[in-house]
Amino acid sequence: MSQVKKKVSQSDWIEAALPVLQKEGAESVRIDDLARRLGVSKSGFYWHFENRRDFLMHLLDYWTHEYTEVISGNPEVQRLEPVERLLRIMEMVLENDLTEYDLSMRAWAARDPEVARRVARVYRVRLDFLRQAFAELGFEGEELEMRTRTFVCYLSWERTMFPRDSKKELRALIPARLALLTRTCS
Amino acid sequence: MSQVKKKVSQSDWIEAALPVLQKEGAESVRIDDLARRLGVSKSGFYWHFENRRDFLMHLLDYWTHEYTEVISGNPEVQRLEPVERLLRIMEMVLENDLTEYDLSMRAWAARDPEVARRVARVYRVRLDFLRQAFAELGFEGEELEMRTRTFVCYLSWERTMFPRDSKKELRALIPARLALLTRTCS
DNA sequence: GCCTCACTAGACGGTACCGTACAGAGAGGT
DNA sequence: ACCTCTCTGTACGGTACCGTCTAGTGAGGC
Repeated sequence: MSQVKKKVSQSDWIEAALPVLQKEGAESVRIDDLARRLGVSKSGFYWHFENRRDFLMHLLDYWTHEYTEVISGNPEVQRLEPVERLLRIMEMVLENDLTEYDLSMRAWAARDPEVARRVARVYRVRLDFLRQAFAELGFEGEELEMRTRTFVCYLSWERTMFPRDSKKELRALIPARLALLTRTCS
Repeated sequence: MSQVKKKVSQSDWIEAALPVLQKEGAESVRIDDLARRLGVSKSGFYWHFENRRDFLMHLLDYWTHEYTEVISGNPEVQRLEPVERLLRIMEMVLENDLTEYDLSMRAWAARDPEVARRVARVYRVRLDFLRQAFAELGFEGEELEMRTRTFVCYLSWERTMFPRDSKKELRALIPARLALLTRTCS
């Protein structure tokens, strides 16, 4: 019996909620349920968090930080030449499952205005970061916008749309995709 | 006072639920709530439908039929040359908001295996239909797969990812996108 | 040994929602 | 006039959750 410790910290609650958030979305996160999993009563929850909404906002903060700034705030990535940078981004997103919460976040945003604002901010950062690379390649106007958006749609949703594919299969499509989206031949 | 009629049909319940399903997802569809909107009690609901789940499956059927077969089962579209066909599809999806339920459906599928199976079937039909067009253009192997997937990701998610853009703005990007995805220049 | 700090168990009230029971009511056929 | 078929309101039981309250308890500082 390892019931020596029974203290459950703030981050324990958050870690317990993450898989639920990812698989079933924010409104499936139940306090009683988390308490059951952690093997404690839920009274401690309200010591760490004001209420359920406050807790969910912590989860949103966690996602914002861990799943976007990893790329957009990464100086090593920023230093690369644009084509190399886009390649590196595709690889990082795939290898680190950087889109695994995107569906839940989008769906959550659709029914909560505050979440919508914050999620929109995250995507704006991502989009600006990608647009910058395409701009450096010399694209502008509608061509720039079209390429950036096509890229971000693929990047955000391919893994969600083809969940049965292995990473290996998805990785195989990267070179051709990079070539298609970055080349100019009018 | 237009309380002459008070009979509420099966399709009345479904129509009342559609906007909720679209904006807030399947689990936000509440029977009591629909009854309030329709101005009746919920007892009639259980005359038309076995239970809530049965009702939601009817909504799923409705979506499957109205939002996919419109294109994939349309002989007029099938008859077009591949490039024209892809153009027509992009226009139809945009003009008729054919992706407005996609986010809710995907999110719903993520927490319900039966829904997942049925949604996957829908997307397989869509994907096969699009792959056919790219195959007719002469693409094959990974190039074929990459182009088809890039196209379907854009087609399914651009409207969701850029909800503030007008249709006019989105329409402006279509020609360049078609050119990029269909042209061969190695 | 005592105190505080960081939690914990357990019980409870309130609400939202699902689903059922039952007694109709009104329209259309006969 | 009567019957059936289709739908109605009202009432109620059950469950899942949220959030609150109260009385602790164990670890570490002093």
